[in-house]
Amino acid sequence: MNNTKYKWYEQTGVTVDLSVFTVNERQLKVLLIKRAEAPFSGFWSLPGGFLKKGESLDEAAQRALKEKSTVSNVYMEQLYTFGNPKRDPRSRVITVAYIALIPWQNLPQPESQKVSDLTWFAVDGLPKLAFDHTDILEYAIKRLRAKVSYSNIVQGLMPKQFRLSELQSMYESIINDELDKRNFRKQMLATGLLKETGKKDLAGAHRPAMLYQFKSNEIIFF
Amino acid sequence: MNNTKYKWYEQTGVTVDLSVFTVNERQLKVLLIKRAEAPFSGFWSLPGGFLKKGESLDEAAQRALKEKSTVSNVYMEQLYTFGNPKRDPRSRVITVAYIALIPWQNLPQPESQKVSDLTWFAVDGLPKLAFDHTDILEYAIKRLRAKVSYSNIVQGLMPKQFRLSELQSMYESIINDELDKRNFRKQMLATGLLKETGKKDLAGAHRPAMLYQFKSNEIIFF
DNA sequence: CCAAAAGTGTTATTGATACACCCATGC
DNA sequence: GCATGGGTGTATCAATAACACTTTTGG
Repeated sequence: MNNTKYKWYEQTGVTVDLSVFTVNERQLKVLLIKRAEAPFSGFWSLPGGFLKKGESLDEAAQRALKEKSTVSNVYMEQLYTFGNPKRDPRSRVITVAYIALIPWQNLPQPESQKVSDLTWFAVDGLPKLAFDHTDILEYAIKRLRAKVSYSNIVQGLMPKQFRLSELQSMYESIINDELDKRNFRKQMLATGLLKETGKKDLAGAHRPAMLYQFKSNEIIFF
Repeated sequence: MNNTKYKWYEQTGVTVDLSVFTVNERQLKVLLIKRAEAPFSGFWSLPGGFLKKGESLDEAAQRALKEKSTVSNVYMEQLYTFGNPKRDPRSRVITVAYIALIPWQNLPQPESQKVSDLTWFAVDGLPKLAFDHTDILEYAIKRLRAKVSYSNIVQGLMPKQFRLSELQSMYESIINDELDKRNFRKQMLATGLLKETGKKDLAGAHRPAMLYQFKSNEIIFF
């Protein structure tokens, strides 16, 4: 018992926690998981898990996402490391927070309304979260919103091919503001990051739109 | 022995490592410490240390700096967390990297040329470093250089009062490029972050310059 | 032929850049 | 009186922001 206690104090647990974002119905949404066990049993929380031996932090983050959500190989970046000594009531655990982005179209349908222990929440209707996850998520949202304006990070949320109006809608959904259509198109095409696919989207009931795609997967800064 | 080995694998060590910057003689310099023990005995490394119980990451970083360098209460921000499983040959250790900024004037003089186990290196003349510290430092320099252009982070490197020409020199030393004097002054004064002290610097052999200071300690983004 | 989204240019404003001379002081 | 760094304004260029109508298709 003494020995256990000794190890308890000396040992620092390391987890990764993910703020997984998608956009659907013009709303920025985040994936939350309902905790079944104490502490914070019944609370919603960010998906995550402990770092395993031989695994890099990025690998741990990718694994944690795969375990929870059937999708993998998504855009991911490290956000910040949270290490308040009281953040986990059980023992000392620091967590390396990540942001992950998933195009809604890549998710297995139906991601329907049926309530389960794993759900997408719109970021402006969040419940109280377990641990310090509210702080982490708030920081993640802030970072995502900021980064949208000086990088092409939205790429992580778009399907392979898309209409320019869909791309604009993506920006608008994230920053929660409207953009001028003509200026938006001018600027986007001026970046040189997009290419026409030659195809047209015949799905709508009206004039078909040209479909575009990104020339490369790279996330770059303006 | 088995028990030790078991703990060895399960346990993840957590350290903080600091890229401590200052500017002197128009050169960006970083504080390095020569390792006395294996591994990497005799190699230069970033100052740092293990996270202690009850201590936040920020506190650990402040403490590590104070232990090594007589200065404390400096500007500091978390940079990134490095967790490659092979980065420490002894055991699993992840490190939370920080950037710290210290005005040269706040350092105990003489920080003279005498070689010791703790020295300031110009960032364009760095030796091979221990562990993955070369990667960490490279990333820190990149971040510092970028951040200079969209924030008032240089504040962390300036003395309380300074001439505008000294401030300009600070920018130039970090980004390694020259700036136009008139545009620089115009822009700096336009930020509204500076105030005249009313004093003049009579130290130089020539026309005395007005001394300025920052209105607040806040680091803000443009 | 009507509804709905696609597509397209110009002007005004703002911010960024380039550039050269006089001033105040110490020696 | 000269050497040294301090201090100042304008003109050009580039980027951003504001703004409305025509086109193409399905039904």
